[in-house]
Amino acid sequence: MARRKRDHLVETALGLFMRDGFHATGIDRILAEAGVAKMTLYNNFHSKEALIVAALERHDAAFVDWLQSRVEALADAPGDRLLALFDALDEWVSGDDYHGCPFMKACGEFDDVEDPVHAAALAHKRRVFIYVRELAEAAGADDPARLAGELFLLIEGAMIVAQMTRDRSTARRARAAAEVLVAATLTAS
Amino acid sequence: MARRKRDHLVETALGLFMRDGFHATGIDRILAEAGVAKMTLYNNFHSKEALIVAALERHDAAFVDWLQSRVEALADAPGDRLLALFDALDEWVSGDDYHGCPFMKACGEFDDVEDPVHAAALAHKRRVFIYVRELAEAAGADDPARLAGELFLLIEGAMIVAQMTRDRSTARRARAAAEVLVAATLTAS
DNA sequence: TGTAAACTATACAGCTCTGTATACAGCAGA
DNA sequence: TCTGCTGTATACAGAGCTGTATAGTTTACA
Repeated sequence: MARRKRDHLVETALGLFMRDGFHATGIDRILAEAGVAKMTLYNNFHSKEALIVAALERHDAAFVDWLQSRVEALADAPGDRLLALFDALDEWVSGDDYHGCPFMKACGEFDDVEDPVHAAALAHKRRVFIYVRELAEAAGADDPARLAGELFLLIEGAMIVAQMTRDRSTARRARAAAEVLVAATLTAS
Repeated sequence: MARRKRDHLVETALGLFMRDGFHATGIDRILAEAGVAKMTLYNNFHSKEALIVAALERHDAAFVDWLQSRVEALADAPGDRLLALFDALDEWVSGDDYHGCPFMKACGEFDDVEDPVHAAALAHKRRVFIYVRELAEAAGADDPARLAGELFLLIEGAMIVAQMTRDRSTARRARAAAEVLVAATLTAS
């Protein structure tokens, strides 16, 4: 099957998109890096935009799986898992190869909410938010959606600040703030 | 003087960069929109990158001035001014013409921290952080840098989430979280 | 071993990009 | 009127871009 080639193409593309941006990365460079012919690309995707969407969708599934498995490995109690979100985040954004969140970058370069690329990225963010809300519900928060919304802002804030500053303490600072928010909600109930 | 033409060019460029992105916006479109000849651009800036940096530097000053004046108009007490930051933020990100924070977008498209564009954007973010820290100091926070760092994460998180989702309640949610963090710090001292 | 599908290589069409070159117009001041 | 400055208009060089066309090669599998 062509699964291998296709997957390799999508993975290579995402790596280059992250480092250099979507518009700044040309098809030819992706093909050269992946060692794939141009016609193979256009036999699998009908445009560069379709390749971008495929890359985002693939990374969506991989990232959510990774996040959930890390959180579950790092903590057992529901309340602790809300904070383990930030430990997992720290592992990611403090890495040497961190180039920011692909989905944020996609929304930045494709501003229109109706754009398929923006929509795919936004769908991913919604999935992450839902996971945070489920953790908040499990932790017995008074208003899980509200707590999740606030923690989500800290998560996204840490991602973008870590990308801009490359400061490795960013996620830990977000965790410290999250501790206050979680404690305030759980003791209030 | 040529000040007028130059300023108009920079303003037009920033507007287009925000809507369509830096790489996706060509010189020719900027010139057409601004009604300026190409040679006028290259007599004032030695490259497109220089124009981008100029646009960011100009917006840096304008934005910080606007933010400070809004915060001072919205609240008097130092503690209230920390929260007024989020009210001002709300005015901005809830507007119809909000297309995200220019400095975030710049860091997204110019990933390398050494890049002049990234550096200019980062310098702006540092200025905003310093202002937040000054407000935290004036409010008598125990650890002003820590509180400012946490509030800064909420501010940046609100900017990026509002851009991705176009949800107009984003900044208010950030404010609610900020209230908890501010209260926790001020009552602890 | 024969056949169909998938992949490669290469050339190219048509467009857009940044940046430069050149010729010209308007205008201020001596 | 001459000079110098600023801006305009236009053409163009050289590169890169997405996407297509065409012909040949490899691979999978019955």
